[in-house]
Amino acid sequence: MKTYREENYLKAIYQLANHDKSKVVSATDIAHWLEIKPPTVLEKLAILVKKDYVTYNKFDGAQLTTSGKEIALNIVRRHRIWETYLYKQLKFSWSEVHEIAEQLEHVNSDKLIDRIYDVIGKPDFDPHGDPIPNKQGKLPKSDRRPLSQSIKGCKCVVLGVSEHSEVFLNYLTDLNIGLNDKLIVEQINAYDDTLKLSTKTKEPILMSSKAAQQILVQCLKPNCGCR
Amino acid sequence: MKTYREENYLKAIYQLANHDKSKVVSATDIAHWLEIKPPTVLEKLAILVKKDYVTYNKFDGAQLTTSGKEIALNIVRRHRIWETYLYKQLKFSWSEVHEIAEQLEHVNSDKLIDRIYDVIGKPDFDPHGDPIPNKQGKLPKSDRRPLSQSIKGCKCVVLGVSEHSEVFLNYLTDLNIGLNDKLIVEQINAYDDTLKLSTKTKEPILMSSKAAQQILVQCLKPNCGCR
DNA sequence: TTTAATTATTAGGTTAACCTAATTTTATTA
DNA sequence: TAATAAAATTAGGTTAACCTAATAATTAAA
Repeated sequence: MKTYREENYLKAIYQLANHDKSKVVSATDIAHWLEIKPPTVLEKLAILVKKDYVTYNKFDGAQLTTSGKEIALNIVRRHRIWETYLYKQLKFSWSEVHEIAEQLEHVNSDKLIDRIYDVIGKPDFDPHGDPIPNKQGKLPKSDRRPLSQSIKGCKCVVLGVSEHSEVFLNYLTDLNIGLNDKLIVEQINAYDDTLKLSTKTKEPILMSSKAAQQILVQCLKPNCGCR
Repeated sequence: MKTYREENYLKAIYQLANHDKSKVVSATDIAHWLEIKPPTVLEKLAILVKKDYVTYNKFDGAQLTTSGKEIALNIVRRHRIWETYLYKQLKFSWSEVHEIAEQLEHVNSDKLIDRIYDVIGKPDFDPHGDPIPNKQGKLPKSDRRPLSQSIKGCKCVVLGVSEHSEVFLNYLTDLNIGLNDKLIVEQINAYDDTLKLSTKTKEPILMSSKAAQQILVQCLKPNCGCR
């Protein structure tokens, strides 16, 4: 029996672990993420450990087991399918879809998800470039990496973003950078890694390293030398 | 704050009250309906009374207040819109639709319901002939009434059913009676009210009064004399 | 390396939603 | 109408999910 609460814990652990792979996922991190207090999380973690969905100790933090990861990826799958559906079929704006998908992802009907997935054309990625896990929980392969890893001269295409905040997305809109746009890295400032990019706009644009870390791109030439 | 549990209580009271208008809705009736025990219902009714969604006493049972009815009708609206959507757009069979709609009806987004309602073409009735309340909770007008109220010679059209059980729907399928079919009441047995009906099939068919009570029809001639 | 600050954990409490068993009230029937 | 059956209610208990406050453990700083 997996309740929507358990689904949310497993999803949170998955997301936190993927957000920063070097950092352990502490009970406190989960508590912040879910906007509840650490003791509540500890209590629930004990249950999830007993159910063999996670392992936990204070040094390695919470880690998903195989079956825990399976559930988490299934929720991520549902979430991204619903987001895509809301955006593409029902014409919701990208900023509206997340909150509704948070609810829809817990509707328990595999057949419903299958039908919705059919309707949107069985894509491998959602409209923001995030991969949609398949039914077995496998993520589609892609060579997406942060724009910040580019070397000078790199030609690449924007496949997604790893930050979804309103302010960041508006910033990209202002710069006139969108999904599938091509970028050329003209220069990299040696002091602070600011990038000078040529894009479809006339003028080259300057972008901070901080922003470039959140933009996911793929090189247009194989073995182009980027990290 | 209305949780899905409160929504389900209010919907249950609405449905029980409408199922048999002469009968009061007792706490025990609600308990049966929701598959929980009477003391649990009593406890929750006290809360719903305090919130002014219901009135309750053992003689009149539970009755929805104006604001309680508003919530209940909104859930009924969502439920019927989702059922129609699943059936018409996503090609689910009628027997599959109910269970999924029970979950979807609690997704809290008016905009989502609006969009879905647009997609199905803003109908007044769902595919089984049940009326879809509007946003203000008003039910579309119709002259639907049980077939059992027909007088001899009545010509009418099938608009829906008030029982949705598998066995009853299969029975209708066997008789070859479907939505929008025309019926003529040829004879009414004076002893047990069995109906002899002519339909699109060659042979006239016999139908028990019990079954006729569950079929909703509308007379094809105004003031035809039926009750 | 001791102290101070931070972080993790335990202890103990609350509320909502459920339950069973006991009691009271109402309805039925002999 | 008194006895019995049925239904409604109350009493009291459990579990899950939350909390705050206290304590223990770890990390950082003096």
